[in-house]
Amino acid sequence: MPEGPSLVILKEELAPFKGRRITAVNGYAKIDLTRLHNKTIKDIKSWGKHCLICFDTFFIRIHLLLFGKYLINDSKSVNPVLSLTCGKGVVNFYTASVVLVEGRAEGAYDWETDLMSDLWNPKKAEKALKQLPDEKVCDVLLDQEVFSGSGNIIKNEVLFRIKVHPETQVGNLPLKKLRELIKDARTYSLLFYKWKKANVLKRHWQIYKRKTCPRCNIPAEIKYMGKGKRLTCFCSNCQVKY
DNA sequence: ATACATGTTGGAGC
DNA sequence: GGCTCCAACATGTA
Repeated sequence: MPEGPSLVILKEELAPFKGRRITAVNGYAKIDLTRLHNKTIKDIKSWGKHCLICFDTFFIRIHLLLFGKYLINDSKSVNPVLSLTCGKGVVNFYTASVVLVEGRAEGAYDWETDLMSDLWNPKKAEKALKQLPDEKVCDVLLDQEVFSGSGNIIKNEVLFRIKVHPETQVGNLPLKKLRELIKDARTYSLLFYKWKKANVLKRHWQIYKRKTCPRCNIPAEIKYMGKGKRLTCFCSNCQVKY
């Protein structure tokens, strides 16, 4: 569910709530729910993996974490962390992180680092990565300050697509390859969005959770790598360690 | 059916 | 202070 492209889809699905007044608020979120009552939703935004429900003087930041879910005009038996009703419409969030942030979302985020934003700035990513020569590529592809919205699927697929071993240090990548990494993080995020929307994302996974490398036909490697020891799927034959 | 998963945070311990 | 490790969050899936 929760990588950047999925958040853009969520934002689009919530667009009908823009301009509508909240008539009921529920949920176990540890925020002052009374702040939301009778307020008009001014905008729905996304940044990286954050969903932002914007009001005049504050916004609600929803992060779906590892297994967050949401239902629009539908519900299930477990308690929602946050439920917003606008007349006939309702959105229910389950097992998500919900934070109320004072101020406006525009000033709170840098959309140039958001892989899914029209403002995505690859030069900024290149500059940032040049400051991180000792980091592994499998870590920087999860760094939300560099590639906001990139997650474990995007990480694994991009490294496979550009044939780079996940434990390669950023500083060892030739400039051409570094730029290819940045370029493909964007390209694959847009493909992820398109495929997710068409419900065909999984069938396009080439290495993530695959048993064999589709290029070499040898068994794919599965290891827990990087700072967060996250699941890393790769081909030891065609992904080069620089 | 026990463990793991598209993720992040905060605290303990060193 | 900084780094690393770990638990917690709460649920669906294999």
